[in-house]
Amino acid sequence: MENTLKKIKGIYPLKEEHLALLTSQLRRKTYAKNEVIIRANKVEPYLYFIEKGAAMAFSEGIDNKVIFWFGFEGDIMMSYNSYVNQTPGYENIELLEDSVVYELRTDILIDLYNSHTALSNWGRKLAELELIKTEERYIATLFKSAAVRYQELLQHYPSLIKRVQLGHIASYLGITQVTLSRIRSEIR
Amino acid sequence: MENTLKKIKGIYPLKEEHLALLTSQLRRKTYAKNEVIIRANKVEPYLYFIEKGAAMAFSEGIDNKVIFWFGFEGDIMMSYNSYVNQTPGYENIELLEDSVVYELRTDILIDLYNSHTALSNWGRKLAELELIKTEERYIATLFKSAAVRYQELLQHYPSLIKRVQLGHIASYLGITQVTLSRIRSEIR
DNA sequence: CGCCGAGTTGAACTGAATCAAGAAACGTGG
DNA sequence: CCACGTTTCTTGATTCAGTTCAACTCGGCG
Repeated sequence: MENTLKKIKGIYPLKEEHLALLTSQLRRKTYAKNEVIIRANKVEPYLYFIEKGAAMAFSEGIDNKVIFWFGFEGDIMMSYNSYVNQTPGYENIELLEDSVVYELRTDILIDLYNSHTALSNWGRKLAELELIKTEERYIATLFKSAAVRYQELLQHYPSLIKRVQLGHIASYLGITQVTLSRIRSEIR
Repeated sequence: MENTLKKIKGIYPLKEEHLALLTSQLRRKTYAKNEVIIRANKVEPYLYFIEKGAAMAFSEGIDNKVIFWFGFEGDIMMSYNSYVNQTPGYENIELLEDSVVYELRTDILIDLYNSHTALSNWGRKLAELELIKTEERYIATLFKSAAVRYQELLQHYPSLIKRVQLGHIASYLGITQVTLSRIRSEIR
C-alpha cells in the first residue's frame, strides 16, 4: 500500500501507534474501469485511497454533466458533502482505469477523530489541504483562460493525455471538446 | 459578540470550558470601510470573525481582478493558504462597510488544536464546512448560468444589492457589470 | 448648481458553441 | 491477426451570447 501510506503520512505526521490505528481499518479492493464508486444523492459510508488507477468526479444537471476533479495514485475519493454532513452528496466518482483502492468506513474514521487528538489533527489537516486545493482550482477557473489551465494541468499530471480522454478534460476545463481540440492544434 | 459566538458554536458543539479557551483569545477591533484586512503575498498572522459589517475577497492578475467571496455577520475572514501552510496567500480581503470584528492569532489557534481534542475537532469541522461551501460555489460556476447564480445569491443574501455595488457582484459572477445590468432588466 | 460615480441602454465586435463531416484510434469477433 | 464497427478527435462554416465602446440617466454631495 505504498501510495496510500505515502499519502496518509504526507498529510500530517503520525506516530506508528496512530498510523497503525488508521491503516488497520483499511480494506484493499479492486474495481474495474467505468465502475461508479461513489454515487450522487446517496449517503456514502466509505472513502477510498487510490493505490493504483485513475478516477473522475462529476455532477449531473438536467441537460449537462460537468467533471470537476481527476484523481490518480495517492489521491482520495470521497464525497465531502456526504462525509461531513452525513447527507446525500451531489458528486459521482467513476473509475477511468482498472484500479486498486483502500476503503475506509467514515463512521470508524469519525470515532478515531473523537478519541485521539493526533488523528483529529490529521483529519483537520486533510480537510484544510483539500480546501486549499479546491479554492485554488476555483480561483484558477475564474481568471485563467482554458488554454492556460490546460497547460498547467498537463504540467501537474504529465500522464493525463494518455490516461484521460479529451472530452473529459474539456469538461473539466469548462469548454467543449471541439474548443480544446483547437487549443491543442494552436499549441503545436 | 453575539454573531461571532453563534458562528463558533454552530461549527461544532463545545463545552463551556473549551469555548472559553477560544473566546478568551478574541480581540475586538473596528475597521473602516475600504480597509484591506488581509493582503495577498503575505503570511497572515490573524483570522477575523465578522461581528458587524461586510467584506469581499479578491485576487489580482496582471490585467484583471476577480472577487470570489462575500462575507457578512457571522462569517470568517481568513487566508486559508496562509493559515494552513504558513505561506503567503493569493487573496486580499477588503471591507465593504465600517465593521466590527474579533481577531484571533492563528498560532494560538494551532496551539489550542494540539492540546485539546475538542478544539481540534472544532477546527476540523470548520475546515470541512468551508471546504463544502467552496466546492459548491465552484460547481455552481461550472454549471449554472450567471443569471441563475445571481438569483440564488440574492436568495442567500437578501440584503446583497443594498450592501454591495453591482460591479462587485458582476465580478463575483464572472461577467461584466453591463451584462449583469441586462440580466437584471430581463428579470423585471 | 454642477460634478462624479454607479447603473442602464444601444451598436458593433469577438470568441466559443453548435452543427456537420471526415480522419484516426480502438476493440471485438471471426 | 485482420476486418469491420464504434468511438474519439480534428477541422470547417455558421450562429449566438457576452464583451467592449460609448452615450446617457440618475442620485448624492461638495
